[in-house]
Amino acid sequence: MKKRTKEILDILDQQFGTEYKCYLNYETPWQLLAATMLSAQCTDARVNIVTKDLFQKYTSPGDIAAADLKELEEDIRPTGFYHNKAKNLIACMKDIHEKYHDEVPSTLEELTSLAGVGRKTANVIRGNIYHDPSVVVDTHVKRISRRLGFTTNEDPEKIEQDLMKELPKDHWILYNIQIIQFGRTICTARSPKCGECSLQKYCEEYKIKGKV
DNA sequence: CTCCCGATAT
DNA sequence: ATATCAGGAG
Repeated sequence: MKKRTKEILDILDQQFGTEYKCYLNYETPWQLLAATMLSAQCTDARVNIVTKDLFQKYTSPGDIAAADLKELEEDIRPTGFYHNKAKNLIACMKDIHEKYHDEVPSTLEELTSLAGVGRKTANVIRGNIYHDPSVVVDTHVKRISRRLGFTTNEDPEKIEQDLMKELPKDHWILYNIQIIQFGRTICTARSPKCGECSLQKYCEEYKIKGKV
């Protein structure tokens, strides 16, 4: 690992801690899967509001699989993209229930074969549930990894590979968790708080623009 | 590349 | 008014 990279990771560890704390609320693996599916282009805070009621109403994958489409759409409407998300949730949970007997699969291939589950969601499950080292590239990781100069790519899969080369395996999951927190509070997309940023000297965008 | 889409911050 | 939010599929 480069010295510069270690310095950045040390600062992240110190500022955001080293606890594997997921910011989507869930009790069981299938609930994390559902919550992550709902989190596309939506704040995790809003997902948590929706899932609080959702997981009381539907208490198993089979419950979601058997749900009425229109009713489920209304249940998840505030998260946006609700037609697609409801349809995918039903199809996905039907597979979890019937094909996998209520167990969430653990391989990238099995996970991404589920409706509405792409690479990002699959890696969240692998990392948080099965503790398999995996790099999750979401909107925060993409933006901040580019600002930190860990990648110059736009494509999430290429960014994933760049990060796997850049970061030690035991920090892959932690990096994602820390960057989300960092991205929500300081290194935001629109008007980042560069004045309070502990990583300012490492920021490629700050170097160019003086302020992002 | 385009579409899906409500809620909030700027 | 518009950009953005733990993306994925056709």
